[in-house]
Amino acid sequence: MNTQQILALATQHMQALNGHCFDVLELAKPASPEAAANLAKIISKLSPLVGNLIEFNTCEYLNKQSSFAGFGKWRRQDPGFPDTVFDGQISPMPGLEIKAWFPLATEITARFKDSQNHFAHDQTHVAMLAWLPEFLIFGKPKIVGIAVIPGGSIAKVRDEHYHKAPDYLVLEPEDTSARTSNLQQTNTNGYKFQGTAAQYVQAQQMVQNWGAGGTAYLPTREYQALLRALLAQFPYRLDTNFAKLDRIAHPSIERFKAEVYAAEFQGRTVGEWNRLLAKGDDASISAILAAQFGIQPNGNVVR
DNA sequence: TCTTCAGCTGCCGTCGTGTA
DNA sequence: TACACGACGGCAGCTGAAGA
Repeated sequence: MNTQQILALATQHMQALNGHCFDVLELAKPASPEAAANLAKIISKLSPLVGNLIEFNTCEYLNKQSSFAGFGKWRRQDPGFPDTVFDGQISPMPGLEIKAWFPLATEITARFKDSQNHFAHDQTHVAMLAWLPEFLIFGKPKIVGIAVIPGGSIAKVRDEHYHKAPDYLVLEPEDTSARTSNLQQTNTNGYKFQGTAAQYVQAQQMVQNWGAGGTAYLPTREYQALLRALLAQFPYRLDTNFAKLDRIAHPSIERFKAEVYAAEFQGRTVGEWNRLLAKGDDASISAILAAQFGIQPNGNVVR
């Protein structure tokens, strides 16, 4: 098997996880409608924890698949990129970057900031796993949607979406190979122009001097040097929302979002639950949750 | 030698505001 | 009213320097 075949096989196994409950933790059923409304407001705080648990369990799940036997093993690396790599004789080493998405949160908050330069051999794919508690606000984490997308494609779309010199610059990590591992940079960053109108005109002139096609993003050393000259000469601010998967307008991610929001879950679509929990008042949220899940007032829980 | 702390990088989340 | 964007907060992991 080669890298692409391993990734194709992993993608196939990952798709089979749809509807699967991970037996990693279980949220207790709230004891009252009020508690249910309160829980609904803070349940997204669990997302980072569950996301990590899902990452561990996905690695275990893949290693249980006999089709990989004899070729290597999936290994989790945290910290490190990607989250999960296929350790064996296959070169380049296949990898999966796993991004958990809790679709009741305000947006897909996972970022994807890795440089296009990391995907020269198309050896790393991004696996997005949407999860919800099996009874919306309690129960075990349940996978409600999966998308596996080549990482290089996401990085390219991201850079083309954001990079609009001189207004917005995407910068590759600097050469930090001489530093210790904790101080090495691997991520791209986005910078937004903060200068005056007159400075903007000057910056535009600089970009025009780069010649035809000078605004098209390139991760090369030469082009990055031009961008750093702009950054040194004019005021820019670091964009801390850069590369949020929700915002990069990748067609496959947008399709995945639409599918998850349209999916039926506990009597409504996921999108309807999202809107209800985000916009509804406490009284209506608690009443709806109580009716849907048989939660009685005064702590009397119907089981 | 061990412990503590600062510095840096990376990750994930909500909320407020402006706009179509 | 929905959506996009910007601002901001919190936390973890790692390394190296400084001090006990």
